[in-house]
Amino acid sequence: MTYPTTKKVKLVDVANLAECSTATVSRVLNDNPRVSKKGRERVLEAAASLGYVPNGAARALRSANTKLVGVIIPTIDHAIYAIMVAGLQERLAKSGVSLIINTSAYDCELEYKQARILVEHGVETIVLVGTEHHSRTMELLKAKAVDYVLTYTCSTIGSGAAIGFDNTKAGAVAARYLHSLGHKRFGMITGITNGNDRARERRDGFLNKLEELGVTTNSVHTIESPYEVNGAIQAARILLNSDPRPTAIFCGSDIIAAGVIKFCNTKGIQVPHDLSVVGFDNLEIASLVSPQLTTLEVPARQMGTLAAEYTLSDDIQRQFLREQELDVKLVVRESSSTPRL
Amino acid sequence: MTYPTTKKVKLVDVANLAECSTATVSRVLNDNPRVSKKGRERVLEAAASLGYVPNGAARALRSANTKLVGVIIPTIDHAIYAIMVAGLQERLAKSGVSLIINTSAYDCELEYKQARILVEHGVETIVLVGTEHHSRTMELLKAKAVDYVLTYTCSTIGSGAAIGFDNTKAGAVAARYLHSLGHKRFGMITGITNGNDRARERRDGFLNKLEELGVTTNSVHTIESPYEVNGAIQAARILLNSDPRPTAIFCGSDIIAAGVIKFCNTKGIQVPHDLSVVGFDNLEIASLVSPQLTTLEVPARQMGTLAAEYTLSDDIQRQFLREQELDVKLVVRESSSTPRL
DNA sequence: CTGTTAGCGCCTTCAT
DNA sequence: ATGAAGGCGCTAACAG
Repeated sequence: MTYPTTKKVKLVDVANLAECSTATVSRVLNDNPRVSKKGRERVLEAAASLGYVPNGAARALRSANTKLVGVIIPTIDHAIYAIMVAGLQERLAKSGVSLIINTSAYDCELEYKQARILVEHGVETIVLVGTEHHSRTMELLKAKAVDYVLTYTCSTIGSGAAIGFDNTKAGAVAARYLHSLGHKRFGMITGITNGNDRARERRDGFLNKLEELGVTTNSVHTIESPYEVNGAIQAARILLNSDPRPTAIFCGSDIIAAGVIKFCNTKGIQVPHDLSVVGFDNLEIASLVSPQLTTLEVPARQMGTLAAEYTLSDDIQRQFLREQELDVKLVVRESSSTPRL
Repeated sequence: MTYPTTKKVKLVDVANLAECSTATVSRVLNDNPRVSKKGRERVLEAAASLGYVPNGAARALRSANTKLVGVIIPTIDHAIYAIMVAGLQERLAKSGVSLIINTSAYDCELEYKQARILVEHGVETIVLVGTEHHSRTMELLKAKAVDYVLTYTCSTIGSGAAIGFDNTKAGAVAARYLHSLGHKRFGMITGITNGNDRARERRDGFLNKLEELGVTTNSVHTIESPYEVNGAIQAARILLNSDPRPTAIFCGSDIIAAGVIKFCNTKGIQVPHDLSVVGFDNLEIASLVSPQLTTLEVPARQMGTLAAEYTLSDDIQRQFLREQELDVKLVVRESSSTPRL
């Protein structure tokens, strides 16, 4: 196969070379079975010899089959989202569907703009993170009849799909675990909860479960920090200088937990002897820091894969894939233990 | 602004409501200045009240202005690529351009297929990683007149742009540094070099510089490992069981270096006292592991941003942006020192 | 400054 | 199993 220097090769050129109509070429290229074997071969050969590449815009304009899916995540920089996108992209690519990726920086307003752009490009489905979105975003998707999938959450909002896990339950798991270890004084460093339903739910799940277990939660020092190490270190400093000092800290992300560990290491605070630390996500760093992090494993890649499968399926199948609650597993490593007496 | 339940709003609907022609609407929406202020306002108002969203496919078909850029990276899972993509995407989004992301899994054949798909979607430019690509990929881009940018490298191949750094030089920097510390016995764990020119150049730059400094490089034990912790741990085991054992190891990535550190920590090998370790990339983990990693900082985000600016610029500007060699900086932390006597 | 009009390349009925 | 032909929604000449 060689590419001719002639500027543009189009369907009709292939048809001419294969001595058939454009309709036949189109059928062959779209795997329509109503074409004779010989015709099919001639078309394929002609297309290859001309180096024909279909024009996606023309197809999209004509048939609403854009082979395009969109995703909007808060940021690509955070591995937890990158991994989901990786799962999504890989599964989609296997079926010849491409992924347009946009970021919202945790800003609902910006998310709306990105959603609009995705709609402009004619994406067939949009993958979103979390349950909370601008009402305009939802109205837009409804008006333009673009289906969507919510990830990292399992609560749907009427239409659309939700493929993820229960953040509230996950927070409760952390609470139950640390309480069962015998801790009495707890602290928590959440992500920024403004506009982030997942962070809020993790916190509330943690606090409510503690309450249920008999802990007075207004004594539980809770601090917000962006998902980055330096912020976490500052939060750790505040938390560990408070009196009485907590013996266990639950972090809304492994990044934050890694920051806490780093702070403790520099200050000579022994983890887990002096302080138990539980993270969230089970990122690669969880087993790279010392001591290794006890954390809650989020099925990030799986959410991406399943979201892809949802977008790939037809309307009937979608009914059965609309709500999928995945497990969040507690992974116990070295950063947690019974409290020092 | 409310979205009507009527199925599809198009340009002509906006024109009707604004009582003008479709041409005027098109001009307003494309910021063509040859429209009266009053007309512009009426159009904008009409568009908003109808909840009009342009059809990208139609525009693309008609004008070759697709507002789409494509990127093909080996994998999204590796932070070094995720960060570049983040820089690329963020800069592009500011100019209303969307990004289609595809992965090649370090496979040139797959990369070609992904490139074809990007061309189908009508991307204006393609961002690639490294210098080495399948000849078919390059022919395709040439035949379809799609410009491209090579990243993580600064050697162009005739046409296209190259925005990155010199991997050979970077390898040499590591060699010079470790040699200057007084090390005599070196080891290296590279990434998989097959189909990865960057990994190869780093290795060759390291070895050649050592040779230049008087080290017999066939005594330098070199092992390949995928960019993941477990592979690195195995490689570390082999390297550190060899006799004579190296006193310094240069790793092709921080992920690998982190694996080496982890192995040493479990085996009681003191870093840097017993072994100096130098990484590559300066990822977040570099300062999270203990001891913190000495490493070479790769300008990943900057490459993304600059690649975006290249794709955003016109043909004339592009001439000046075609070749940009960025600096790779040695970041000395705790994992390297003079060898034990 | 504004309107009219001719396609962009393809898919998809509708015939045959 | 195949062909003919209309038109998807928009933009860029061109004309006024």
